[in-house]
Amino acid sequence: MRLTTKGRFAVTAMIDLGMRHQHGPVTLAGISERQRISLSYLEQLFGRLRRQGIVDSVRGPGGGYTLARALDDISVACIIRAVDEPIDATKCGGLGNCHDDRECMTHDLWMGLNAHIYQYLESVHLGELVRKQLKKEAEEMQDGASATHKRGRHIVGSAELKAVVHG
Amino acid sequence: MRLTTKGRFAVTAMIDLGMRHQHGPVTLAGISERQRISLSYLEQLFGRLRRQGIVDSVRGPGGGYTLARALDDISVACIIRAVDEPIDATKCGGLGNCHDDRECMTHDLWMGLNAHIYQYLESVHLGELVRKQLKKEAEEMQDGASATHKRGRHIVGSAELKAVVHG
DNA sequence: ACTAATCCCGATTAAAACAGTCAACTATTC
DNA sequence: GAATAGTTGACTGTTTTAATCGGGATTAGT
Repeated sequence: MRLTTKGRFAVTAMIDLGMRHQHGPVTLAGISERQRISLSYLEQLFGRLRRQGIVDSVRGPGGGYTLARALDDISVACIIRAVDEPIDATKCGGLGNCHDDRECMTHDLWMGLNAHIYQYLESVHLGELVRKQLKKEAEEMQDGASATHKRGRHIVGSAELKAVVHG
Repeated sequence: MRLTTKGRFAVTAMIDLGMRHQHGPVTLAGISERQRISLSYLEQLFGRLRRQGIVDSVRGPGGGYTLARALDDISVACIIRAVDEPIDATKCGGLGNCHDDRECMTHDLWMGLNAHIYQYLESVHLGELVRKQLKKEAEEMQDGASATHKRGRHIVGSAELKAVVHG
């Protein structure tokens, strides 16, 4: 298992998709704009997601991507697994280029650790993430007046943070 | 949080160190040979580990590295954190280059996930790994005759596995 | 039939990270 | 003072990331 920003992009994009898939296919162009991820990069990622049977595609105008399975049937682990290379994880790929017992010993340990992380990510499903996010957005709606107002507040907040960090 | 082979190397090396630190300083040359990790790469990794206060160094003949803290006071997370770059994790580094609320939303989610993984790695301590490994080695000692014998068996096992995988 | 929207695919690239190397240096022990 | 071992910084080759480009193929709407 490997955890990089690549996987994060994929999960982010999938959350975006999960949040609107009920209104029909979601275009990569839309995700790209909302999440600020390069369209072509998304194409690469979704190519893999599609081949792994996580999303379905609809071509032509009005097309886009839809979820191939239920929201709660898609784990974070399977998203990451789909976009990251064939999880080699060990140096010798289980084939035993290990020079002797020593090496095998240590990566056994490591793989145990890996399995645990993996298991956790397997237990987190897209549905939870999407629901959490929708709830959060709803709260923000009630909370502070118009969208313009919210954005204004947000920028001020960032500026303050910057000031603190940079001295 | 990022999980790569770099972190694995560091954890592996630390287990090796943990297994022999009671007999005095352990040299990188020794770790390098036993774990088949390039000496110079280890130098880089241990430079960081030392600066993070995870290991201490002893110079001169008979020198090497020792643990700066107790075995059970060193978590896997802190090892990985030490060798991996300043865990930026988010695109905007918390400083809010985020273009608007949307982006911040998604990486909040991701960071929650991250925190969880992190928390798990924080809960696994070097002590457990070292003890587990020592126990395993002891079992192997009893189990199968001489070291040469064991090595022989291991190689045969690898050959069989290869045969299965390749055809 | 035409056009525009959309997915699909491969080649290419720039920059970063990974993994390793090298050389010169300092501190310590014998 | 010679040998051992850590310390440091610069450097290199490869892989991965992230993005770009240029073209397809498919389909809805007109």
